[in-house]
Amino acid sequence: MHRGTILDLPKRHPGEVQSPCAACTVRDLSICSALKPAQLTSLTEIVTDISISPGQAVFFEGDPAEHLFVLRDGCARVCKVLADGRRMITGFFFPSDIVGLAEDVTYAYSCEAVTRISLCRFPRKSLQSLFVKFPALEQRVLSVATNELAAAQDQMVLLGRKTASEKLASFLLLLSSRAGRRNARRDELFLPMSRNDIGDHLGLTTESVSRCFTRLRKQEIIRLDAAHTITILDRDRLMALSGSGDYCIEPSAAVL
Amino acid sequence: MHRGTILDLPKRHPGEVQSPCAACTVRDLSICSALKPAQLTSLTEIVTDISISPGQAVFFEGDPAEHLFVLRDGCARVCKVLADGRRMITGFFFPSDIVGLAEDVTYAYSCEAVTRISLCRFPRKSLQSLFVKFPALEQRVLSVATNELAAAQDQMVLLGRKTASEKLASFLLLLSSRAGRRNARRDELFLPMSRNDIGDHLGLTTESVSRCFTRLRKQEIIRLDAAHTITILDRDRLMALSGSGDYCIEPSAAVL
DNA sequence: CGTATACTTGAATTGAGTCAATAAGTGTGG
DNA sequence: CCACACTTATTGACTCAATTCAAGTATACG
Repeated sequence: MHRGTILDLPKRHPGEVQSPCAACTVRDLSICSALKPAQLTSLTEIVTDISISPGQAVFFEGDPAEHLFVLRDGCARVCKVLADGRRMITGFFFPSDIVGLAEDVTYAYSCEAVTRISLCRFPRKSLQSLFVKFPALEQRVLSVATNELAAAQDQMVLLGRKTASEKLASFLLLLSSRAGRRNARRDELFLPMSRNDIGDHLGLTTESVSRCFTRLRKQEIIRLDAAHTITILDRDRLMALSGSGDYCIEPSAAVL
Repeated sequence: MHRGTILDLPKRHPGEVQSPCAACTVRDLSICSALKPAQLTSLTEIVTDISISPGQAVFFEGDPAEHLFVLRDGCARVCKVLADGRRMITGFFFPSDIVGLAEDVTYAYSCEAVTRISLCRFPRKSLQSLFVKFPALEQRVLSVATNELAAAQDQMVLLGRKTASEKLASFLLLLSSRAGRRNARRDELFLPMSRNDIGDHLGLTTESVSRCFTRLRKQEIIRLDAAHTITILDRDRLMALSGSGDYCIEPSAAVL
């Protein structure tokens, strides 16, 4: 696996008044939304455009954690690997997601492109300076971190307490909801990652993932249009299968 | 399970110049460390002392998320429960740890006392105001959130890719390191939580946890002094068993 | 000091993993 | 455009680690 190359893709025009961020497709969804249009130039000054092809790494576990990234296009995976090669994908990232949050001096995980991706790269030090100028920006980052934490806890429930079928059902529903939040098509899902990736994310083997897909297909809950495109035919039954109602009203809570 | 009662334990002396926080045992470890001694009164003004007895809840999943807590003494667990009762403990908390980070209007998990605990309760809104006055405080909270995120990712690796024995070994080592960071005794560990709690944290059953303890004991890697007190006899072998070296240097990374 | 709870241990079961073979894509170059 | 090689996905047969079920034992507590 090779490190991705840096391309200064959309050339900036020095005299330009409007920041290119103003036209960004994820402008309203990511941390950038914390800044007013007039303030965006502060971001433009410290950003570098990056483009990385499928399979290549944005950074490796152990690399100095010097940057924060905003994914603009494509899909990325974040992985941790044990000494003997067992791999865990702690999350998939889609446009507007932030990658690289770390308190340590090094990244505790690697980040790799699933599809071709383009990202905005911000030096952490420069961002830190902007936090002083624009407290709203830091608040936004804190909010993102907190949301990630909540998602991580859901994933722990999934990994520790759900069956293989429930895991896959939950995963599909999560992707569907995330797709809906971005743009469209909650029911026709594009799954850019391999079965192996899905397995490494759900704590399963490739074979188990495949078998669960087949089971869902035979139950006519989903349709496999292609290996990487599925249609959710019966969302209600998929939700019932997901073991969720993740948060449930505890009976004892109602008594009080 | 009942909600804990609020006790105004260590009575404040109104005329007192020094904040009681100055004498706090976790003063240097928690978010409070972001403030200078002279600034501590700002915290004192918004804090409430809480004490909760074993088994009682600090708050429930679904409760309005109005407070942030700093655990001063004892041990607490954070749980999520599925509709059919399956439970996952996403984390155990010890003195100086922060509980209640949430972006949502409600808590996404409940928090319960394992032992008798005492905590500082801060209204989130009031804290938010302090963030404006003391940016270092917000930075500290962001730093805590980021650390929690890293810990959550480690836990995902554990849940998704480690065997029962590796899970228990990792858990014991983590507790040991956390105990060391606080005060003392890295090798004589006090485990306040039940085997069932440990199981619900590691994605195992009570029986499996018990069997793994027995196995470690028979291998003379640990000694079971009492059900809740163990001694680590051979840290090296415990580490080898933990499957860790959690981050490993990827061979491919070295090539570059 | 007795009773409820928590912990340990053993035997039987099973859900997911492993191993192995086939099928379906994907891409490359002739 | 097709043939070949290669990767990825599916399916089946078998295995095994962890669960479930079932005692039994220790521990804590009123």
